[in-house]
Amino acid sequence: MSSRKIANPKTLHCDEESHSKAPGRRRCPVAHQNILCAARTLLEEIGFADLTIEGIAERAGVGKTTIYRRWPNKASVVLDAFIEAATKQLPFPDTGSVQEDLRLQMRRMVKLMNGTEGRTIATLIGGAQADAELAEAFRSQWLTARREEARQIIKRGKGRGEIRADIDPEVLLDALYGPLYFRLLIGHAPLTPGYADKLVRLVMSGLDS
Amino acid sequence: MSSRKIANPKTLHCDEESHSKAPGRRRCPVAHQNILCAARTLLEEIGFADLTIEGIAERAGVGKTTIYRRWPNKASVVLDAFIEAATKQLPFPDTGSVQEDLRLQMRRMVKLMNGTEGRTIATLIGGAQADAELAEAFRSQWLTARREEARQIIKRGKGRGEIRADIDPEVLLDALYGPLYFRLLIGHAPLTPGYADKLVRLVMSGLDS
DNA sequence: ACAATTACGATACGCTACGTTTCGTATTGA
DNA sequence: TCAATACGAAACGTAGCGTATCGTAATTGT
Repeated sequence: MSSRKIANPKTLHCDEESHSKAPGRRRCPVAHQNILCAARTLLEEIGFADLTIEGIAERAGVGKTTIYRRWPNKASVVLDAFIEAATKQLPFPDTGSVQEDLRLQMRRMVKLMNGTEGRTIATLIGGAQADAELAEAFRSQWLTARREEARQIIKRGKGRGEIRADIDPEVLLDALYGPLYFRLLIGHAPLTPGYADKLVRLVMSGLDS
Repeated sequence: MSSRKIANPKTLHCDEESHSKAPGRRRCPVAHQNILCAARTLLEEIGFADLTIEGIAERAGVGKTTIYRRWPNKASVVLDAFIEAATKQLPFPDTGSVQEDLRLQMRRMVKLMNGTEGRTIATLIGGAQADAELAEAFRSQWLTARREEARQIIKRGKGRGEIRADIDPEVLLDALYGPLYFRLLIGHAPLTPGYADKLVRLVMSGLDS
């Protein structure tokens, strides 16, 4: 019975049950990487919708049983592949100005969203609308980490008096990043660096004093 | 050959090819309503993910061929059902204050999003990530109409000097409504009326003078 | 060395829903 | 009356899902 429990903080969705003391053949780490790599490649080539477990297995040169042994479904594989690739691309700056810190970080986010990762983010959020487990995994692995860093920026700004102390950081973060995800998901208008700039200026224009 | 052209402004996705001069049996309008009604009901009961065309057909008491004759896919049926049900629920107020107008309208949107329509909106946007045609239909039928009204509110506010003339209305609308969709789709925090209030206050606190 | 245990790839399986096609029947305009 | 069109019912081929089985390979403990 392969429990689908969410326990391991490293890869929440990948069943990682290799206790080193147990006998028997170990899971092949090369296969692991091949699967994630194949998932990333296929994601760029054909998109999430047309992506199949069987396709990933073929590209990775493994049996699809091997994939099902480790991940419960397609979305979890893709999420693992995405997290591994994208997490490092968003370092948080510390220029001494909240507005500048946020502006720079949002520009990086815009750039990420306009790349291949953008479509992946969008399809993951899309898939999460029909998969509560994926939604939770996306939040805990992608969103909250990012938000925690941004919260620090805001805290620094409050310490410097750049932001009034009574501003709710959660609402502020939503006002800043929500519109980015909004355009990414709806596509009613382009996601440009200038958009990020305007957004920061607009939202933060009345938060001091 | 049943063309999937998007032409009719009333129901973009429903093939409406009954020319009154043509001979032959006409499409049954009762079936049309039954299908949309069944889609709405099932959507509330089991959600978009588990919704099937066959299920809608059974509930509506029609053959599934009848549905395929009129709509190209599941998402289009659901979109039609949703638009018909939700459009009337969002009248725009005119209190004489931009901020108050927007606050009231956003509260209505929050209420809508917290109801069954909220899950429908979310799943439609989710489905749109894998279906460009649905995305375009959602934008043109749902979003742009709503935004056009909101644009009028902002325009009135500018005329009264409540909002600086150089504010980009598109960015402002994104900053206000983007966060609502953000929480709806990600679910990282609750969508409350108070959230709408805070959002309006935060975003609009520096837009006058 | 050897047994027990586990992962591997390959293959076959049952299942579900898709979207299409066919068919006999009902309705409509000319 | 006749041609054209929509109807519900049924059957179809396709695709991918997730599972199970099988013989083989790797690993640990004895």
